[in-house]
Amino acid sequence: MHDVKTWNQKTVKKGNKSIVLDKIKELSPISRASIANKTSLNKGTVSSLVNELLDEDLIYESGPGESSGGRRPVLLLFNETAGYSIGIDIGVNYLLGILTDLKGNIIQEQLTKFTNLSFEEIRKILYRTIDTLISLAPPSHYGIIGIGIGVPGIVNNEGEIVLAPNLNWNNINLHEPLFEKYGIPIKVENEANAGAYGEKLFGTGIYFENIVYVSIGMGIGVGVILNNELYKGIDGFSGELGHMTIDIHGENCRCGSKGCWELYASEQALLKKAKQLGIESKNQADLSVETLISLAKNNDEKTLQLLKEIGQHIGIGIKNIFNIFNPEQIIIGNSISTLEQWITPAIKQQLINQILQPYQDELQLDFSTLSSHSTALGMTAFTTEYFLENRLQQK
Amino acid sequence: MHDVKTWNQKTVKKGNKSIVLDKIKELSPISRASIANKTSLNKGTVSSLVNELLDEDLIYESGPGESSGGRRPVLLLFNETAGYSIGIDIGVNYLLGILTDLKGNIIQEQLTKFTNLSFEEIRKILYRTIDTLISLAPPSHYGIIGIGIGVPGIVNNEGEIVLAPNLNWNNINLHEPLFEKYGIPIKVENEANAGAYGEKLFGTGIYFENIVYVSIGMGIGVGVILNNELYKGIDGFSGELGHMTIDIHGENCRCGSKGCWELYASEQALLKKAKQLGIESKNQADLSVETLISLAKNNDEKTLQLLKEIGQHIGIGIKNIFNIFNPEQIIIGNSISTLEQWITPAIKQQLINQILQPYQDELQLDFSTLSSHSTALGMTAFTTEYFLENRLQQK
DNA sequence: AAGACTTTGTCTAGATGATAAACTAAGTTT
DNA sequence: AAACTTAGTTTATCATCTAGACAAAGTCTT
Repeated sequence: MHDVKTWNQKTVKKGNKSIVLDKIKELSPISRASIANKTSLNKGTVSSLVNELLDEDLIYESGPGESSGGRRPVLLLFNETAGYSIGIDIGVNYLLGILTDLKGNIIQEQLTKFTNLSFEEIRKILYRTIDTLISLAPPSHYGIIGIGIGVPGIVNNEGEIVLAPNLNWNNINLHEPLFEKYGIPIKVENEANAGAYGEKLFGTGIYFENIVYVSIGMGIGVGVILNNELYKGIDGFSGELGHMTIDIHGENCRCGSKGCWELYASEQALLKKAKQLGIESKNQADLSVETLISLAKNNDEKTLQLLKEIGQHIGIGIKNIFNIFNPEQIIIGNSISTLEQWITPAIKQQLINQILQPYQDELQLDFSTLSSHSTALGMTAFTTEYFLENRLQQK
Repeated sequence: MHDVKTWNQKTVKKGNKSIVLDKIKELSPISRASIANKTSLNKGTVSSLVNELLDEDLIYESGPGESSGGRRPVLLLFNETAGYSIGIDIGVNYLLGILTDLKGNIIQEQLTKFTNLSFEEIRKILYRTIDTLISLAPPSHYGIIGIGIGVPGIVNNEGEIVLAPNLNWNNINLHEPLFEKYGIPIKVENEANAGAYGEKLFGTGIYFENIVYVSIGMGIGVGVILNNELYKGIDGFSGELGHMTIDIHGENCRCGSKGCWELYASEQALLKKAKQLGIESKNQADLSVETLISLAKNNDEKTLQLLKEIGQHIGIGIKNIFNIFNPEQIIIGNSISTLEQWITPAIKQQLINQILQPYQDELQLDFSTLSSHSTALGMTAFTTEYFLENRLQQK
């Protein structure tokens, strides 16, 4: 019988202030009068809220704009340099850290590649990356407003990493030590959830409200945005769509089930199958996605056939996702998206005639446009949003 | 660039009034003081809101309660007879209509069974049922406050039935003619969505906030409740989880795809397979679920084996749903639930060892407890909720 | 049985914040 | 230059919540 959130004047003010700030972010440069117009808030209300936002340094006034037959408007802009946010993307063989302003512009970037490191070693890289980014941040009113970390695994609602199989991590709490060390808000989230949010805010998902982001890397993770908000299951599940059965008579998966999607449509599946087919890299190096790209560019028959097959398997899962969530848009991201041009035809072929007629045209299928930054950008967005929400609440 | 909803005093009042009413519904009989306590609203605020609710006849005062060392409290109760709601469940071979009070108690019930009727004929039954229920409703302050209709098909957000394959309906608008005839709010919704809502409010889903309701009848439909709210895709999809591929090499489905879940785990699949196995009804009648039940009760080997197989196939889909939505609870409803005792072991067997270890214990799997009333009850709940929301908004 | 608590519910004054309308500022049009 | 327009501020009013006083109606202690 938890307490319900009641409503009072503070709620109202916070809500309206947030609306005003959002409009400035969305339509800047914009005048007070124009905000009042577009939000249906009273001119006086807008004026007083704007003045508070000015005091808090979250927005600033630029020179006067063009007159439209009367007094010239004072233009308002979002002060994206009032603070900076750090976003980290921990992958299986890399750690990417970025520093962004409040608008999500990337100011600094630190990429470390590695293979087969222990948690302790990755932790050191993480701390080093954060320290470097902090030292590189320009001076600002609010400083570093938070650190967000995306990981390929299951993160519960308390921010604990319950399970990250591809990293061999179990029950790891990054939140606590980081908060103790840096004393600013820390947010840990599943990589696909963050990627979905990144694409929604800064990438190809910008015009859609219901998006499923399919992160296909070593494994398959899925981030779901419903009504502009990230949906997380009761335990913060997300990732486990990779373990959807698509072949009841298929091979065994380490999850205990049979015929999981991940076994047919991930980077892991791609590389395994390539080896089986005898596709080899020219030099001695391990077979990699990059090798396959160069082979595909040379029209290597075996490779093209393999990519077509992988595309078909991806397509089956995409079709399932469409039938399950009926989203406006499905975005394919993570490492597989570099293969876009070779797998797209096969994916589309799977979708044609497999989706109920009335909806064939409505599905928007896109590939990530943020290249490898979706997750890190999503994480900075989480912390930035948290910061702004809390700022507005305070007096 | 649609207008954003702004906040003002009316929002606040409506929100708080709704909180007060909800608490009365939840904990009645309850005193004003106790509401103030449990909601953290001020005593005075509660008093004035309660007085408005009394004026509107939505609640009433009963005699004084027990003293706990001071003045005796005046107990408040929700006035469930202030109005009545009509809920209709249109199935492939039946039409069920119920009349409930505002609390969801069933007052009257009208069931019509049929086979193979045209839209026009079903429409007549629908109108007749509604007219009968209206005439049977007791006199009340607000009268009939709305009509809700659940159908096995895709309903878009405007309430149009885009496609109901098992009924052979296409682009049918029930909303308009009904609203013209009766002049009260009409709500048309997918059968599984309504069922999910019904179970959430009145059935086995009462203690959970994230529920997936799987309606297995002639086809398979799914209703999803996330954070206590019904989630509908952009087009109001819901139902189409039945067309999730679970066997990429499986048989063709009329949806154009292969190996759809529905082909392995629905009532249709059950009856088809039974015929193939030579299971026959004793008398001349068509083979039906009832026949299979009586055979199973007599421990007919073939039948038991068949039910086990169907259970396994249901289990696969359930596992997928768990991995996709990570709900607190999965409820199996509609006609298949009558087979509960024979299919449950096979379903559970599929789930064991197929769900990632940390979450095995957390899944709550239940069968519908409202028997065949989930959908109709969900529909009355939709209209009741709509009515109350609108009442509170008004002065 | 009387006086001292306790609990319920109402009432009043004060605070907050939205709105409408008046007002000031600073432009354009005729 | 006068009339009109648009932008932004100020003021009076209104709605609503809150704290706290107060009245009503009970119980508990001596």
